[in-house]
Amino acid sequence: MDETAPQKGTVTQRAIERIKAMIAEGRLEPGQRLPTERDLASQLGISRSSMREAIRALTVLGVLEARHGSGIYVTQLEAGDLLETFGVVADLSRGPRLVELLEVRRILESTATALAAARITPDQLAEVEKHLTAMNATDDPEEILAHDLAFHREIAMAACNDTMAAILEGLSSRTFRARVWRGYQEEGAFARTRREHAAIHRALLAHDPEAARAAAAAHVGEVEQWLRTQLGE
Amino acid sequence: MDETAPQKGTVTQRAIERIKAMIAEGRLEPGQRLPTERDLASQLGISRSSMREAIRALTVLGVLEARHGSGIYVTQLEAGDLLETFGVVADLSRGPRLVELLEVRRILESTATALAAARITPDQLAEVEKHLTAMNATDDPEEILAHDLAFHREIAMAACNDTMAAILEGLSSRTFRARVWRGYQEEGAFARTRREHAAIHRALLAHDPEAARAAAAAHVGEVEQWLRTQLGE
DNA sequence: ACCCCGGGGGTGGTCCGACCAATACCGTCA
DNA sequence: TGACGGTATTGGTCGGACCACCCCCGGGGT
Repeated sequence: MDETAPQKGTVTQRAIERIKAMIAEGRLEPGQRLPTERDLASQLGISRSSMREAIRALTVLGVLEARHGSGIYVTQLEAGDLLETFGVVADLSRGPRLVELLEVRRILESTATALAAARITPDQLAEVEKHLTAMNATDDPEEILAHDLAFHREIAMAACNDTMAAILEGLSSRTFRARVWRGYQEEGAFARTRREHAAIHRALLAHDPEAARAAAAAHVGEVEQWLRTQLGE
Repeated sequence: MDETAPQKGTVTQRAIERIKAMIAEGRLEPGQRLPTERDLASQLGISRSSMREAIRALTVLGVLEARHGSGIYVTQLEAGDLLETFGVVADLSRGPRLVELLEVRRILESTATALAAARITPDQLAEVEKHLTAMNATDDPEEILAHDLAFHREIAMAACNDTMAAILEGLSSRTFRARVWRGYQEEGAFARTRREHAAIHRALLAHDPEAARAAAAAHVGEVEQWLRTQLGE
């Protein structure tokens, strides 16, 4: 018979691959609107239900975006869109994997901070300082955490590598930090954290990449070591 | 009325969050079987169609695994499962983002190779050598690529950080390497690649982390620089 | 007593058709 | 000309039906 249907895996899986291929080949550009669910389904010869599952899958991956009443669009395919799912890893990891994640973060964060020291602009530096002072001016753990996240986010952005910044964002996802930070800060690590943040800021101000790298690595490494001992018990 | 339904976003999105939360809270363990689609749907008060979309989404994220005729199971939630989607980023990226990805890979790969130099066992070293010699013994680009991937994969595994290895795996996804490598190797870079691989191997053999770091960074950096100039034109 | 195998119930995979809700478009009217 | 409103379009949800596949259990043979 005709061999038009390779029949590998589920029809939904095939639809996902087809759409992904269309984007990879450039037949679908970022921001472009796709045909309607009904049209897409008939084009690929599958039911609307299966097509919807494929679209939903690509939506959670940050590849597509569905607007109710309007249509389905390809996202801008920027690092932030595609790496949003990275946070899921951090949220669902526990035990030894948390240490591994912190190890990855230490490696990337230290390099990003070093790059930032060389590249950061006065405006960006001012933004970093804003969060630094705000972080030291309050006792509310929630607020401290928020400014802590923003502090590192600004630095990552100053490194001029959106992909790295997006990965670091995922590695610092709110639930992840909240889970690890809670225990860490309960042991009176506030003072140490402030000192480490000050060291990072000093290195940025001096545009000293090596000092920045060391300060950032030590900062993340402290948490990493604390977590290691926690898991050892 | 009763406020049991926050009504934020689509019902499918809510179902995804519910299941994710169940896993994060430990109410669902890795490997455990979930209720049937029909039961889950009725438990959350939604239709089976919507529940299926939620399950499909979590399946592509590597969180759940559906076995036809058997049931739905939580994966082992290992780094490899959850970071499989990382390959999508590499597959759909182009232009400047490819350089960013290579930059991230250079940072992680150099550190992983350094760690491997300190930790690699004789057995693992033998495996690395196997792919090194196989890579130099053939002229088939496909085979070279396969052994090249395996060469770096073995090294990443020797670094004893599954998370880092999984990320590097995604950054070296077959389609990504095929796209970049093709042009790179067409310019007669085989000899240079062989020399660089030999340098990495020497450093591993000598258990010299700093030499390994430098060799790996240079290896990836070469491709990175080549790609930079390509994009500059 | 043990093994093989065949059938039936349960489960995911696919499809269909209907209706709801948000949006976009366009013609009408002031 | 511009604001308004209605209508067609489109994604979101639902319910049911049927198929394909897997697992388990029980019967029959050795």
